[in-house]
Amino acid sequence: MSSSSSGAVRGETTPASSATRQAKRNEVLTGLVNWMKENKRELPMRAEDVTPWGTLVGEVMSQQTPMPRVQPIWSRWMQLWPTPAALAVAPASRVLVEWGRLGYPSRALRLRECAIAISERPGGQVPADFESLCSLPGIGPYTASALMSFQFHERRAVLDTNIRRVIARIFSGIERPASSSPTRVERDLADSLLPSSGVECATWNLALMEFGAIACTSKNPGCDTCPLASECAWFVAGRPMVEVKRKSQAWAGTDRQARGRVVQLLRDLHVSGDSSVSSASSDSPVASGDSSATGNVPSPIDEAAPTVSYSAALEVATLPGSDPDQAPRVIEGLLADGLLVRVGEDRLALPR
DNA sequence: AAGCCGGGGAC
DNA sequence: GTCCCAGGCTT
Repeated sequence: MSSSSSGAVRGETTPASSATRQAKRNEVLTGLVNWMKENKRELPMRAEDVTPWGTLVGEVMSQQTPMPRVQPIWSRWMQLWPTPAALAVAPASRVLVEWGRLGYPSRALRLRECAIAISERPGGQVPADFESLCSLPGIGPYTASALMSFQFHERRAVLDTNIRRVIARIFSGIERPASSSPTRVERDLADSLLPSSGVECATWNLALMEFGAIACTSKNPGCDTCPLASECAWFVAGRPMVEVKRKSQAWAGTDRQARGRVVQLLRDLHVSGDSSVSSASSDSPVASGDSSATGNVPSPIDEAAPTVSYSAALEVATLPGSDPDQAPRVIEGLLADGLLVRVGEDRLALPR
């Protein structure tokens, strides 16, 4: 029943309009594929031989993070932890260090939990069904659908921020979706636009996503040179803009910034104790790494994991002009989230 | 449904 | 300065 037939039952989707929409879809798909030949980015993440695990890691890293920043970190991770089993036995501290400055470090911990969960499955492979994927830590509807389409070639719509915007413009005639998460109406429309085969759907999804990321961008879409302008309902309608009351997402002085500073401090301590640097003594008076002698130890994360005093963490978490409660609140939040652990009486470290 | 969670680059 | 980004989790 999934294949094109019905839909006439529900008033709006008559066979005629459905056929018209499919025809337009075909025009758009042709245009996008043509556009891709010239404009598609060559990303290691998209290579033919990338495993489901590699795609999973890349998609999680890409959540709220531009691809150019993801690529080098992803490549490094694939060298270090090419399988779920490899990541599953890695120390959380090491995972956080290798996450670097990608942002939202909780994603790194969830990815590790995800690797553990996959390793505990029979066979230890990345599950190839949508529901099982959604049950994994850090894997939501978007990431699960991306895996099902790009890796397993299931006939499934992928609704990320780029695809939602491109569909909204071309097929709905609006500048951008109104809601922050996909609505039922959006999913139904996206489903109705899917090509007939799973492989074609993967091409369709990737083309929409890439087009939205490069050409049909949120702020300055290149309508002047857009090969789909004549097909775009939004362009034809004169590009009506929607009023979006954006909640100012301030950065300076926020808990986020304070959290980031604390985690960065711990990351830096791990890195400086990594190999050559030994970090003398002058630059970080708060460190008590106890890196002993062991000059060339290849595994810096042993019993001597770097720690900081609670007061030093408080100091780093104290931002100019912030209220006095912020720093302790931030530290407690990091502990609650598992990004920090208590060590001994009055010291903090990255989780083991 | 709304709030929270990093960080950097484009503008 | 603001806005954006291959979202997900918690309440």
